[in-house]
Amino acid sequence: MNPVSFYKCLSDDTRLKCLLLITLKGEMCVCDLISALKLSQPKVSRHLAELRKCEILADDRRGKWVFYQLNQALPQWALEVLRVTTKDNSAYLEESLKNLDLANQQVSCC
Amino acid sequence: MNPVSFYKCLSDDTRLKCLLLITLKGEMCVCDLISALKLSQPKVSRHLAELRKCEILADDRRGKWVFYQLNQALPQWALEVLRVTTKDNSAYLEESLKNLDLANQQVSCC
DNA sequence: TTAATACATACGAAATATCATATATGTGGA
DNA sequence: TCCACATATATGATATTTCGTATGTATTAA
Repeated sequence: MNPVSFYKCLSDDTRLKCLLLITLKGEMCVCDLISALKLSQPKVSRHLAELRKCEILADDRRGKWVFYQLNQALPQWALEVLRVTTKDNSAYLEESLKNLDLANQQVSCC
Repeated sequence: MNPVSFYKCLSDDTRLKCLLLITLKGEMCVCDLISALKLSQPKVSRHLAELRKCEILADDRRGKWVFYQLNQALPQWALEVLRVTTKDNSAYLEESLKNLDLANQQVSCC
Protein backbone atom coordinates (compact mmCIF):
# COMPACT_ATOMS: atom_id res chain seq x y z
CA MET A 1 0.00 0.00 0.00
CA ASN A 2 1.67 3.16 -1.24
CA PRO A 3 1.07 5.96 1.27
CA VAL A 4 0.41 8.60 -1.40
CA SER A 5 -2.32 6.60 -3.11
CA PHE A 6 -3.76 5.72 0.28
CA TYR A 7 -4.02 9.37 1.23
CA LYS A 8 -5.32 10.30 -2.21
CA CYS A 9 -8.23 8.01 -1.40
CA LEU A 10 -8.86 9.83 1.88
CA SER A 11 -8.65 13.26 0.26
CA ASP A 12 -12.20 13.38 -1.04
CA ASP A 13 -15.17 14.12 1.18
CA THR A 14 -17.35 11.30 -0.19
CA ARG A 15 -14.62 8.69 0.06
CA LEU A 16 -13.45 9.77 3.52
CA LYS A 17 -16.98 9.74 4.95
CA CYS A 18 -17.61 6.28 3.45
CA LEU A 19 -14.38 4.99 4.92
CA LEU A 20 -14.92 6.45 8.37
CA LEU A 21 -18.52 5.21 8.51
CA ILE A 22 -17.37 1.72 7.52
CA THR A 23 -14.55 1.88 10.08
CA LEU A 24 -17.11 2.85 12.71
CA LYS A 25 -19.82 0.36 11.77
CA GLY A 26 -17.69 -2.56 10.61
CA GLU A 27 -19.59 -2.81 7.35
CA MET A 28 -22.14 -0.83 5.35
CA CYS A 29 -24.29 -1.59 2.33
CA VAL A 30 -24.30 0.88 -0.56
CA CYS A 31 -27.90 1.94 -0.01
CA ASP A 32 -27.20 2.89 3.60
CA LEU A 33 -24.17 4.90 2.53
CA ILE A 34 -26.36 6.71 0.03
CA SER A 35 -28.89 7.56 2.76
CA ALA A 36 -26.21 8.61 5.21
CA LEU A 37 -24.40 10.88 2.78
CA LYS A 38 -27.48 12.04 0.86
CA LEU A 39 -25.66 11.69 -2.43
CA SER A 40 -26.58 10.18 -5.77
CA GLN A 41 -26.13 6.45 -6.24
CA PRO A 42 -23.61 6.68 -9.10
CA LYS A 43 -21.50 9.15 -7.18
CA VAL A 44 -21.24 6.89 -4.13
CA SER A 45 -20.72 3.81 -6.28
CA ARG A 46 -17.95 5.39 -8.27
CA HIS A 47 -16.03 6.37 -5.14
CA LEU A 48 -16.52 2.93 -3.59
CA ALA A 49 -15.14 1.41 -6.79
CA GLU A 50 -12.02 3.51 -6.39
CA LEU A 51 -11.58 2.40 -2.78
CA ARG A 52 -12.03 -1.19 -3.92
CA LYS A 53 -9.51 -0.76 -6.74
CA CYS A 54 -6.94 0.58 -4.27
CA GLU A 55 -7.64 -2.43 -2.04
CA ILE A 56 -8.73 -0.36 0.91
CA LEU A 57 -12.24 -1.78 0.85
CA ALA A 58 -13.54 -5.24 0.03
CA ASP A 59 -17.03 -5.87 -1.31
CA ASP A 60 -19.32 -8.73 -0.48
CA ARG A 61 -22.55 -9.29 -2.36
CA ARG A 62 -25.42 -10.84 -0.42
CA GLY A 63 -28.42 -11.24 -2.67
CA LYS A 64 -29.42 -7.86 -4.03
CA TRP A 65 -27.15 -5.99 -1.71
CA VAL A 66 -23.44 -5.27 -1.70
CA PHE A 67 -21.72 -4.75 1.63
CA TYR A 68 -18.38 -2.99 1.97
CA GLN A 69 -15.85 -3.48 4.72
CA LEU A 70 -12.19 -2.71 5.30
CA ASN A 71 -9.83 -4.97 3.41
CA GLN A 72 -8.39 -7.40 5.93
CA ALA A 73 -4.97 -7.13 4.27
CA LEU A 74 -4.68 -3.41 5.02
CA PRO A 75 -1.31 -2.63 6.67
CA GLN A 76 -1.30 -1.79 10.35
CA TRP A 77 -0.42 1.88 9.91
CA ALA A 78 -3.35 2.40 7.54
CA LEU A 79 -5.77 0.77 9.96
CA GLU A 80 -4.40 2.93 12.73
CA VAL A 81 -4.86 6.08 10.62
CA LEU A 82 -8.50 5.20 9.96
CA ARG A 83 -9.12 4.32 13.60
CA VAL A 84 -7.60 7.52 14.99
CA THR A 85 -9.34 9.69 12.42
CA THR A 86 -12.73 8.12 13.11
CA LYS A 87 -12.32 8.42 16.86
CA ASP A 88 -11.37 12.10 16.92
CA ASN A 89 -13.72 13.44 14.25
CA SER A 90 -17.20 12.64 15.47
CA ALA A 91 -18.41 16.11 14.47
CA TYR A 92 -17.40 15.42 10.88
CA LEU A 93 -19.62 12.30 10.83
CA GLU A 94 -22.45 13.61 12.96
CA GLU A 95 -24.87 14.57 10.20
CA SER A 96 -24.29 11.37 8.22
CA LEU A 97 -25.00 9.26 11.30
CA LYS A 98 -28.18 11.20 11.93
CA ASN A 99 -29.30 10.69 8.34
CA LEU A 100 -28.61 7.00 8.69
CA ASP A 101 -30.73 6.70 11.82
CA LEU A 102 -33.59 8.62 10.24
CA ALA A 103 -33.51 6.45 7.13
CA ASN A 104 -33.51 3.24 9.14
CA GLN A 105 -36.39 4.41 11.31
CA GLN A 106 -38.44 4.56 8.16
CA VAL A 107 -37.93 1.90 5.51
CA SER A 108 -34.49 0.35 5.40
CA CYS A 109 -33.42 -0.90 2.00
CA CYS A 110 -31.68 -3.93 3.46
CA MET B 1 -8.43 21.10 11.08
CA ASN B 2 -10.85 19.61 8.57
CA PRO B 3 -9.88 15.98 7.92
CA VAL B 4 -10.48 16.22 4.15
CA SER B 5 -8.18 19.19 3.67
CA PHE B 6 -5.63 17.55 5.93
CA TYR B 7 -5.61 14.40 3.80
CA LYS B 8 -5.62 16.46 0.59
CA CYS B 9 -2.30 17.84 1.80
CA LEU B 10 -0.94 14.34 2.31
CA SER B 11 -2.11 13.15 -1.10
CA ASP B 12 0.80 14.54 -3.10
CA ASP B 13 4.19 12.88 -3.21
CA THR B 14 6.17 16.08 -2.70
CA ARG B 15 4.05 17.26 0.20
CA LEU B 16 3.91 13.87 1.90
CA LYS B 17 7.66 13.37 1.70
CA CYS B 18 8.26 16.88 3.08
CA LEU B 19 5.87 16.23 5.94
CA LEU B 20 7.28 12.83 6.84
CA LEU B 21 10.86 14.09 6.69
CA ILE B 22 9.96 16.99 8.96
CA THR B 23 8.10 14.63 11.30
CA LEU B 24 11.19 12.44 11.42
CA LYS B 25 13.78 15.20 11.80
CA GLY B 26 11.83 17.69 13.87
CA GLU B 27 12.60 20.48 11.46
CA MET B 28 14.09 20.97 8.00
CA CYS B 29 15.29 23.98 6.02
CA VAL B 30 14.07 24.41 2.46
CA CYS B 31 17.48 23.80 0.91
CA ASP B 32 17.79 20.44 2.67
CA LEU B 33 14.34 19.44 1.47
CA ILE B 34 15.39 20.34 -2.06
CA SER B 35 18.49 18.15 -1.78
CA ALA B 36 16.60 15.28 -0.21
CA LEU B 37 13.81 15.26 -2.78
CA LYS B 38 15.96 16.33 -5.75
CA LEU B 39 13.27 18.69 -6.94
CA SER B 40 13.29 22.28 -8.18
CA GLN B 41 13.19 25.07 -5.63
CA PRO B 42 9.88 26.61 -6.81
CA LYS B 43 8.18 23.23 -6.75
CA VAL B 44 9.19 22.53 -3.16
CA SER B 45 8.41 26.08 -2.09
CA ARG B 46 4.94 25.98 -3.61
CA HIS B 47 4.03 22.81 -1.76
CA LEU B 48 5.47 24.10 1.51
CA ALA B 49 3.35 27.23 1.07
CA GLU B 50 0.27 25.07 0.80
CA LEU B 51 1.16 23.15 3.95
CA ARG B 52 1.71 26.48 5.69
CA LYS B 53 -1.63 27.82 4.47
CA CYS B 54 -3.42 24.75 5.83
CA GLU B 55 -1.62 25.30 9.13
CA ILE B 56 0.05 21.91 9.11
CA LEU B 57 3.53 23.44 9.00
CA ALA B 58 4.95 26.56 10.60
CA ASP B 59 7.88 28.46 9.13
CA ASP B 60 10.69 30.10 11.01
CA ARG B 61 13.18 32.33 9.24
CA ARG B 62 16.72 32.37 10.64
CA GLY B 63 18.87 34.72 8.63
CA LYS B 64 18.91 33.62 5.02
CA TRP B 65 17.26 30.30 5.76
CA VAL B 66 13.69 29.27 6.44
CA PHE B 67 13.06 26.26 8.65
CA TYR B 68 9.81 24.35 8.64
CA GLN B 69 8.37 22.31 11.48
CA LEU B 70 5.00 20.84 12.43
CA ASN B 71 2.51 23.41 13.63
CA GLN B 72 2.30 23.05 17.41
CA ALA B 73 -1.48 23.55 17.26
CA LEU B 74 -2.02 20.44 15.14
CA PRO B 75 -4.74 18.21 16.65
CA GLN B 76 -3.69 15.00 18.33
CA TRP B 77 -5.18 12.69 15.68
CA ALA B 78 -3.26 14.47 12.92
CA LEU B 79 0.02 14.19 14.82
CA GLU B 80 -0.69 10.53 15.39
CA VAL B 81 -1.37 9.99 11.69
CA LEU B 82 1.95 11.57 10.75
CA ARG B 83 3.82 9.65 13.42
CA VAL B 84 2.38 6.26 12.45
CA THR B 85 2.89 6.89 8.74
CA THR B 86 6.49 7.94 9.23
CA LYS B 87 7.26 4.97 11.44
CA ASP B 88 5.86 2.29 9.14
CA ASN B 89 7.03 3.65 5.77
CA SER B 90 10.79 3.82 6.01
CA ALA B 91 11.16 2.39 2.50
CA TYR B 92 9.17 5.32 1.12
CA LEU B 93 11.64 7.77 2.65
CA GLU B 94 14.81 5.77 2.12
CA GLU B 95 16.08 7.47 -1.02
CA SER B 96 15.36 10.97 0.25
CA LEU B 97 17.25 10.27 3.45
CA LYS B 98 20.19 8.95 1.44
CA ASN B 99 20.19 12.06 -0.75
CA LEU B 100 20.15 14.19 2.36
CA ASP B 101 23.15 12.43 3.85
CA LEU B 102 25.10 12.68 0.60
CA ALA B 103 24.36 16.40 0.30
CA ASN B 104 25.41 17.09 3.88
CA GLN B 105 28.65 15.12 3.45
CA GLN B 106 29.58 17.65 0.78
CA VAL B 107 28.61 21.26 1.30
CA SER B 108 25.52 21.87 3.40
CA CYS B 109 23.70 25.07 2.56
CA CYS B 110 22.92 25.81 6.19
C1' DT C 1 -40.15 -13.97 -18.66
C1' DT C 2 -41.19 -9.41 -17.20
C1' DA C 3 -40.68 -5.72 -13.92
C1' DA C 4 -38.46 -3.69 -10.04
C1' DT C 5 -34.55 -2.92 -7.19
C1' DA C 6 -29.58 -2.43 -6.09
C1' DC C 7 -25.51 -1.38 -7.88
C1' DA C 8 -21.73 -0.50 -11.57
C1' DT C 9 -19.74 1.80 -15.44
C1' DA C 10 -19.02 4.99 -19.68
C1' DC C 11 -18.70 9.58 -21.32
C1' DG C 12 -18.16 14.42 -21.86
C1' DA C 13 -18.14 18.89 -19.30
C1' DA C 14 -16.45 21.64 -15.60
C1' DA C 15 -13.54 22.34 -11.79
C1' DT C 16 -9.12 21.71 -9.66
C1' DA C 17 -4.23 20.60 -9.24
C1' DT C 18 0.29 20.62 -10.96
C1' DC C 19 4.11 22.12 -13.45
C1' DA C 20 7.98 24.92 -15.69
C1' DT C 21 9.39 29.32 -16.27
C1' DA C 22 9.97 33.96 -15.05
C1' DT C 23 10.10 37.35 -11.63
C1' DA C 24 9.99 39.31 -6.92
C1' DT C 25 11.41 39.62 -2.08
C1' DG C 26 14.27 39.29 1.96
C1' DT C 27 18.89 38.68 4.03
C1' DG C 28 23.82 39.12 4.85
C1' DG C 29 28.14 40.62 3.36
C1' DA C 30 31.47 43.55 0.56
C1' DT D 1 24.77 50.86 -1.64
C1' DC D 2 25.18 46.76 -4.56
C1' DC D 3 25.46 41.89 -5.18
C1' DA D 4 24.68 36.97 -4.41
C1' DC D 5 22.04 33.63 -2.35
C1' DA D 6 17.75 31.54 -0.24
C1' DT D 7 13.15 31.51 -0.74
C1' DA D 8 8.47 33.10 -2.35
C1' DT D 9 5.05 34.08 -5.74
C1' DA D 10 2.72 34.99 -10.37
C1' DT D 11 1.44 33.18 -14.85
C1' DG D 12 -0.16 30.37 -18.38
C1' DA D 13 -0.17 25.57 -20.21
C1' DT D 14 -1.31 20.84 -19.19
C1' DA D 15 -2.99 17.00 -16.58
C1' DT D 16 -6.06 15.09 -13.27
C1' DT D 17 -10.37 14.80 -10.63
C1' DT D 18 -15.04 15.10 -10.10
C1' DC D 19 -19.59 15.26 -11.50
C1' DG D 20 -24.27 14.51 -13.76
C1' DT D 21 -26.52 11.88 -17.01
C1' DA D 22 -27.33 7.86 -19.37
C1' DT D 23 -26.98 3.11 -19.69
C1' DG D 24 -25.64 -1.68 -18.38
C1' DT D 25 -25.66 -5.85 -15.20
C1' DA D 26 -27.12 -8.84 -11.39
C1' DT D 27 -30.71 -10.39 -8.39
C1' DT D 28 -35.33 -11.14 -6.74
C1' DA D 29 -40.19 -11.61 -7.05
C1' DA D 30 -44.48 -11.69 -9.61
